[in-house]
Amino acid sequence: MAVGMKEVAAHAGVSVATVSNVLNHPELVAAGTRQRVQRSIDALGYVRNESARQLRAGRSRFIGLLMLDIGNPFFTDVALAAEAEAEAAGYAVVLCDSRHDVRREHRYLELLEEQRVGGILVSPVDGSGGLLRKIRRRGTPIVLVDRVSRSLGECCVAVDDIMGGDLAVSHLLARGHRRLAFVGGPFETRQVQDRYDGAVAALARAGHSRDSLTVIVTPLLTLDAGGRAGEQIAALPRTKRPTAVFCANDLLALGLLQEMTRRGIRVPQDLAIVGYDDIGFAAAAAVPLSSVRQPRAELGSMAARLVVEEARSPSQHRHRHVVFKPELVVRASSNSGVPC
Amino acid sequence: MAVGMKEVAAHAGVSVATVSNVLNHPELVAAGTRQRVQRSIDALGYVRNESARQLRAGRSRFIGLLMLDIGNPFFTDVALAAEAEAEAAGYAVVLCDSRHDVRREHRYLELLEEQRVGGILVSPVDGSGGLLRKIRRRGTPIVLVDRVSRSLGECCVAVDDIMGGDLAVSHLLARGHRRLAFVGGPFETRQVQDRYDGAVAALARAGHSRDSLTVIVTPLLTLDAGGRAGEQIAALPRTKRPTAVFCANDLLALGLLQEMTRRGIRVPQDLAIVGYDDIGFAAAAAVPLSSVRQPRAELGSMAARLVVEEARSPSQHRHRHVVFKPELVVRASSNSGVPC
DNA sequence: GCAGATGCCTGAAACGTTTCAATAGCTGGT
DNA sequence: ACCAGCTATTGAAACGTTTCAGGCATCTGC
Repeated sequence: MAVGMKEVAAHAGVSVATVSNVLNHPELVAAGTRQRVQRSIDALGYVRNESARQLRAGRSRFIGLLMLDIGNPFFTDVALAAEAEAEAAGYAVVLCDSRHDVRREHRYLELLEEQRVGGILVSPVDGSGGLLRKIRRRGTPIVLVDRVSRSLGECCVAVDDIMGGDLAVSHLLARGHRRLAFVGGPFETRQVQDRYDGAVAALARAGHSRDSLTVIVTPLLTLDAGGRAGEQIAALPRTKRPTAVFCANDLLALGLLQEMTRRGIRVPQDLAIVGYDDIGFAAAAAVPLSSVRQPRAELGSMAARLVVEEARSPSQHRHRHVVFKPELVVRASSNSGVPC
Repeated sequence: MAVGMKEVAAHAGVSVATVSNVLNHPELVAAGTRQRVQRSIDALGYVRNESARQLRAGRSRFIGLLMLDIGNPFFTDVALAAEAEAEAAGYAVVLCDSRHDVRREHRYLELLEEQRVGGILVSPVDGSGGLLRKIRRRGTPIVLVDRVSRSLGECCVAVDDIMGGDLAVSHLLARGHRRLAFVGGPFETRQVQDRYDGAVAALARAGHSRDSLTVIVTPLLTLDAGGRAGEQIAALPRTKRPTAVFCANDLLALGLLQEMTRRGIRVPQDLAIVGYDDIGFAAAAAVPLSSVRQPRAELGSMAARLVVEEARSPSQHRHRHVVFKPELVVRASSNSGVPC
């Protein structure tokens, strides 16, 4: 049933070494022999056994890509860009979804290490440093995605989320808003905390007290959670209600936007909204959503480039910390002044 | 550097066979020995080499999942459900994106076969039957996703898209609409063609001529393409303009919805819209989108279940064709009668 | 005291490659 | 004749597991 090089070699009347050479170093084989072997390969339907190659080589031609939530278009886009970059370098990508769960993350990390992948790109769940360090030390290159590492023990690729939060809130303040809200959570997630910190920094710099920022904590960064946050905001008495909301990501913002529309609260006239990530759906919303754009594609491809570089020449590789700057994209959802 | 079983065995003073048994059949090893070996494993930081295991076993513990477009939430959801199901069966998933490109699809199929994956779940690009059949015959189980196979040579899991198209248009007709449009493309994509056929069938059954359906062909099934289709519709003279549109998927519908909103054409009063897939963003749109729901999660998990079943016992496996029924979800975007 | 059973452990083969040193057959220069 | 330097090919070892047929003690029942 299973045809291996042995069968091909017998069929073509050569040794297995020659078959191997035809596949990997054709220039070493005489043209006639090469053709004969090739014909045997086709005739028998021979397919390489990559497990055996990997065993010999010591490493697989896979890159592990372990993301927090592939359902979120932000991560999907990062993954697609990383995949394109890795493919160009001859690597395939194993895509894993930790779903913000440390246990799932650990299982996948073990799986990837056992597979002897060439490297791992990971947007880590908080507090999973230990295992990552171990894997690193045992020789598998690791690049942190969307998270800066304290030490210089590994590469990381991230976006300055503090700056992003600052941009969003500065914009709202400039538009004259004084009663603001921050919607996001859980705060254990580093991205959420940073975006909040940036918001507070902007407030402080403009000389406003922290009281002017209502914080609405969500359990997740999803459409649903955004809708529920909307209910809370709508429930506030008119005079207490914020005139502008900064959401920790676009899913929240879109959920919030819908809830407001449903209740007849006009965006941006009654409530301005700024999201984060600038996913494709943000621009395509009925009221196009202002958002802090992260360079998703650059994030993914840079991460892949770094891990491939380290996988190829571990010795001469210097770790790098790449931090991209976010960029505010103003659209209709925040493009108005304060309601009278 | 690399610690294998040999090193562990030496360190613990046992044979490699015993180390292997500790890992795979601990009940065969005396408690004392077991602990000693375990300690050596921890001390040396031994990590299994899955390539070697696979070589021995002949198959990997991976399932290949090759989708048309992971950027589309429909496929993301299918993939996530498949992954959950596969994981429960002890398989990990390699996620690949063919991007509707036959060449990419072929490269990935070869890659997966060379890896000796346990099975492949594929939503095929049209006209790629040959390679799939070859792979099947060489012994890798294949399940077609979102596509029915003519023969009974393999399992497939799909949704009745003709019925889906029928549901959508019947609903619009029942609401009194007489000038309809179908937005979608390319028609080479089987899903698009089927949904269109369903639409036409509904029209015919209700005794309306095919002329009452304007067809707007899009190059892709994306948000952008939906927006451009919207421009075309808006450009039609009022008396020719359809009062209701059925889009071949939700991305088109959402793009269209935005373009209409931007132009002040009210949905559903001036134009009713029905999408297809019922992705999460459909319900969360500013005007919640009516849509034909496909059981995405069931699709994914059923596909995974079938492939795992065949991988586990190829001999006693009977191929199955599972076709789910779609379901119309009526929301605000089509919940009104004809404009006067 | 002995046959058989039981429990624990091991040596060696096998999985399908790649690679390296070795070989064999040339050509052409001396 | 012989050597040097090619080109084309090959045998065998190695990669790290799993598995299977024993082997050697120690026990059980007689």
